[in-house]
Amino acid sequence: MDGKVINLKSKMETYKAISGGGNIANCPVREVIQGVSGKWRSLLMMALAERPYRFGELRRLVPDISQRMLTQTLYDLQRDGYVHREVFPTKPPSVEYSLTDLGRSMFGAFHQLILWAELNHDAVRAARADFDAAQA
Amino acid sequence: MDGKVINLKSKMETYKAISGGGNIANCPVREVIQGVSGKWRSLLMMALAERPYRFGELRRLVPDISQRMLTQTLYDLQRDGYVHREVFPTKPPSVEYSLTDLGRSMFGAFHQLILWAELNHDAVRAARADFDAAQA
DNA sequence: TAGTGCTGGTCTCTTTCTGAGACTACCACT
DNA sequence: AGTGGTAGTCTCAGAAAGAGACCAGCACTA
Repeated sequence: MDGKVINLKSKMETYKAISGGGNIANCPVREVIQGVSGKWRSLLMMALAERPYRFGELRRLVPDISQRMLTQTLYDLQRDGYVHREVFPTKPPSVEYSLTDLGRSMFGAFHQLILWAELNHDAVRAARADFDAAQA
Repeated sequence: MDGKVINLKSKMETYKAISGGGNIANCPVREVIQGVSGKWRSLLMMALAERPYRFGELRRLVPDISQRMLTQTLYDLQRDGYVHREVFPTKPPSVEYSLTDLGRSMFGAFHQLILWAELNHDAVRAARADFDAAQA
């Protein structure tokens, strides 16, 4: 067999396979997944899943986020309906961010990934170390 | 009560709460999550979960990825141990990418999020539309 | 009464990352 | 001899992210 060369014919087949199973290039799923995929979005979701936080609290909690990114990421999360923003007219007006029902729902699914990461992060690190060693 | 002002004292408390429940600023979990979080990484994982693919197939399957990003993302996934790269010494050497056991394991957890996205993408889109309308 | 610090931001500048497209080198088929 | 398919690499422009200054208002303190 030199049947290793699978050209042309498989184009539509593979596309269909993906479309049926996981939805790839066109689809809303991709949009949602990428909406969760930001560097800070998952982190803030994790924080807010714990309890509501105020802006400054979040800034201290995630020390290496810039104010600019915190503002923007919270705005994006709010826009996507994951986070609720409430302004309290206290002396210096304070702003509290909390998860919406949609946010909690999404976090439920996301949580699986967090659990996996907790169990397997050393495997990933090991793989990375091996790979880097092999390259050197 | 003007007990809305929670300063200083709560710093360590919040940090501990997060550390216990979800691990935030320091931790390996964050590293792993962000490793999955790239724009293309999840997409390629979805593709490869279906079956192994060759470079050109992936390029056609995900039409809006550039070759540069495809090369690099596959390299990163390989480095993290999610993807196996095998070169076949055919006439023009072809390269096949497939999920490793670690990759399949991770994808199992990630799949939850995909399912959620399939069910709820319209809710997200609705939230976004509402929000944009309210801003205007 | 002026100084300091807290509130939640915005604005600008720099660096880093991403994306598009040209280019390589080899081989098969026409 | 030319065309197209293999898997990439290289370069350059544009977009995104990060660092840090700045703002306005109020409370507490010296």
